[in-house]
Amino acid sequence: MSTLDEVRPQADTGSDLAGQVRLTVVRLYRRLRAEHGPGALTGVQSSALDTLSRHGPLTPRELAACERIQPPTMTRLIASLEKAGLISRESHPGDRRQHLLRLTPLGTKVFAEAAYTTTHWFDLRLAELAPEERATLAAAVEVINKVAAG
Amino acid sequence: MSTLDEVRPQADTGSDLAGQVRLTVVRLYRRLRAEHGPGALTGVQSSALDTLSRHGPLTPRELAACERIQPPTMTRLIASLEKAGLISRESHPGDRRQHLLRLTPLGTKVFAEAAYTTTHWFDLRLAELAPEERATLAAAVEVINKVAAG
DNA sequence: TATTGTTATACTCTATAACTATA
DNA sequence: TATAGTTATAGAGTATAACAATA
Repeated sequence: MSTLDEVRPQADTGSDLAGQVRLTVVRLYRRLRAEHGPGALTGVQSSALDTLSRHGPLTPRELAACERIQPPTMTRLIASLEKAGLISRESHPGDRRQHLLRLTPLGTKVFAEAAYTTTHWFDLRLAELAPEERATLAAAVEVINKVAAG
Repeated sequence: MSTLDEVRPQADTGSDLAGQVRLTVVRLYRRLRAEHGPGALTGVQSSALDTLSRHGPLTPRELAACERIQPPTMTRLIASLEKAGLISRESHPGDRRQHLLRLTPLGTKVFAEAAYTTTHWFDLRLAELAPEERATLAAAVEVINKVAAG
């Protein structure tokens, strides 16, 4: 193809792999967004519900820290989830500045239904893969989660 | 073919895997954006340059189709790359409505430099991984690219 | 009339800075 | 003062609809 041979010296440090993974993530993210059905949870909403589901009730600031977004961004995300009836706010015992966010029964139910937390197109595609390919993806998810946790 | 046996039983329904992959992609995308250094190419810009690099000169419409974005979105992306001097437009032979987009020498050079096409944080993290873990990511990239091509 | 590319407009997700209520 | 959360504002990145130039 082109003059990419010049980059080779750094290939074994992970540079080339990092670029490839980034391209793949950018493109898949775009695709998942485009294929996102009306009424389904967005990826960002699913992520917040997943975190609440794993950690139990959190304050907005704690949830923002878990999700690695800033408090003002969390304010808006909370508003969308609250409006949809998926989470509720309780007053914080002992500090009236804070709230506790909690999944509602509806939020728990919706979150548990794959149709709302995945994208139909993607689900179908993954179902067509060979078992070894799905295992590769499952293993990669663990590796990336480890990387992103640091 | 790495570490298949380490994968825990429940990667097998497909639905759950799709949800897990989506969460991972959403979170990593967000992180890559947040860690994106000033002066570096954004993921979206890198993706367009990568496609031009692989396919050679394309019209805006063709590039938009490759990138799976709409023409108006491509117009804006082209403007940013042209302003940065990374691509140029030529008149299309035989159809004055169209243009041909091509990497400039600067675009080729910048694109080939890992510092501009990856994110330092991510590059460092991947370099810390075990070789088998990097192999898992490389294999997953291929699987996802196959999925996204369909 | 059909197609290419652009402009106008709007929505989502993100950020920083400034404000408010409470501690 | 200091902290939790919100509001104001802005900037990517995306879309659809309507337009101008060309075929």
